[in-house]
Amino acid sequence: MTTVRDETDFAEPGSALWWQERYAERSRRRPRPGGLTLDRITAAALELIDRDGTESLSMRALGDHLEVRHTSLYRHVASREELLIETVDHMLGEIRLPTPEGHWRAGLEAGAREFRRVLAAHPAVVPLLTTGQLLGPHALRAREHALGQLLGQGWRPRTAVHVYLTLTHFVIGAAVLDAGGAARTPSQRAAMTGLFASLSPRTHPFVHRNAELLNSLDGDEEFEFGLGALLGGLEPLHREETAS
Amino acid sequence: MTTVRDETDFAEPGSALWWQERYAERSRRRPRPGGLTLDRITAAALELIDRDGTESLSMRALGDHLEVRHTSLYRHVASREELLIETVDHMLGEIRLPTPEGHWRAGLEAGAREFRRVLAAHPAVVPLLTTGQLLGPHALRAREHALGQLLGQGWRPRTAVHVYLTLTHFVIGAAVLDAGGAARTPSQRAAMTGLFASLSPRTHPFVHRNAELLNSLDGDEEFEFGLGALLGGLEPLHREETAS
DNA sequence: ACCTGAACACCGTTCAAGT
DNA sequence: ACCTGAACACCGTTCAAGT
Repeated sequence: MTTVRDETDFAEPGSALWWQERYAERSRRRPRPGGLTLDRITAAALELIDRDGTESLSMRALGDHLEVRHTSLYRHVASREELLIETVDHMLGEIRLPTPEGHWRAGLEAGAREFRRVLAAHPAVVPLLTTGQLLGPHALRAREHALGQLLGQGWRPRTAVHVYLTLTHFVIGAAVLDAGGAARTPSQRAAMTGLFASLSPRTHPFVHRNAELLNSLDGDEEFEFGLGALLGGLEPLHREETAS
Repeated sequence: MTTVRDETDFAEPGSALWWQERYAERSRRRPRPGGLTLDRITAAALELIDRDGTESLSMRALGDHLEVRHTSLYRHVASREELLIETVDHMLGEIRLPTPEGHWRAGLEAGAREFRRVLAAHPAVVPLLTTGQLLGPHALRAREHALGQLLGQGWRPRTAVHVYLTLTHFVIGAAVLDAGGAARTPSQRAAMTGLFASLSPRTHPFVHRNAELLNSLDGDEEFEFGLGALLGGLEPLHREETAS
């Protein structure tokens, strides 16, 4: 899986080379009516992951859900790992590309919030974002859209790529922490306050004293704070770029 | 695993309640000389995950590595899931807490870079950050440290928590994309440029035209760009807070 | 309290055989 | 080209038994 390769890494699943082969193969397929397709498979996988978690997604369970023998799936994906990579891209297909209008900040905010919305709808998929590079058809569609929007707003190409990646980093990071259980029920909040309060004020004075506060923050509020800071920091850069 | 619970979620692994129970149990243990300890177990798990990936970390392989029967591990962790959660916290123990000095920005930069350094040293662990909430002993130690530093710099408690979480989001998000394979060998870079260039200029004009550029960016450079933007956006906030 | 050995139910993947 | 059935090696977890 994550073994180190030198040069001859031949189409490691999730790599650029692998995706390119995949694009080629996609157009070669000739599905039978009523038969399996990659899209049907990844849609079902996403559904099962949402419901029962990634650990519970076995090839057998997925086969049952699709009413085929589990070995038939290997006609469409070479391994469970490939299945998960394709499922991530399937999820990215749910991103509704916002039409760019108004101030440049508004466009970026809309894009970031929309990406966040999709990730929040599939928290169990978030850890899988590391499984492969985001180079599937839906990922590239989003990248193309964002890049076009940024260039249209006057960013230089190099900075546009930076801005796109920085915002992506931030949204994904927020989703990782949220997926870890930050979306809390009242009883979970109480447990967390209890944990902080139970720490010794000698070893953990600040966490101990701010136990309530640390727990009162809402994930969306936190997200908006960070997004605001990030866009605020980009403002002078945008002025520079569009002035020249 | 990720099933929905209502209220009676009794110590779900990784939850605040679970961690609190774990803290209590930790002090109850009385290890035999030369016997297993949680720390020895998580150290070995981290080593194996670094080397072979998380998928390859089986309880049996870990047992072999520690020269015990794999069933002995269940005396210290109730499941593989708990093992992974504890291993994440073990990794966070590698964070060297920077001593705060100089400008407030310098302190935050040092903290973010140090966190990034540790995550980059263990890319295979990054996806596991979602497995539990970051409430283990080493996570809390880092949180305590950061909070103390921010409060000492004049941030109000509420904003301090926001700032801490925002920076954490950003570092983790960058690590997620890096772990996905952004750390590229020359041949992988070439493959990626090839993929972008192979896209139709009709459907993907911007990605197609900027194929070279999209690939020339270095992960560290990208990280510093985003970090700079973020801290730049915090600057006016810090002025406000310390002025009042 | 800690470690062992045997056992159970389950899983990813392969491959020869069918249409 | 696509799907099936049987098989292989492996895995997480439990539990009664030992020290």
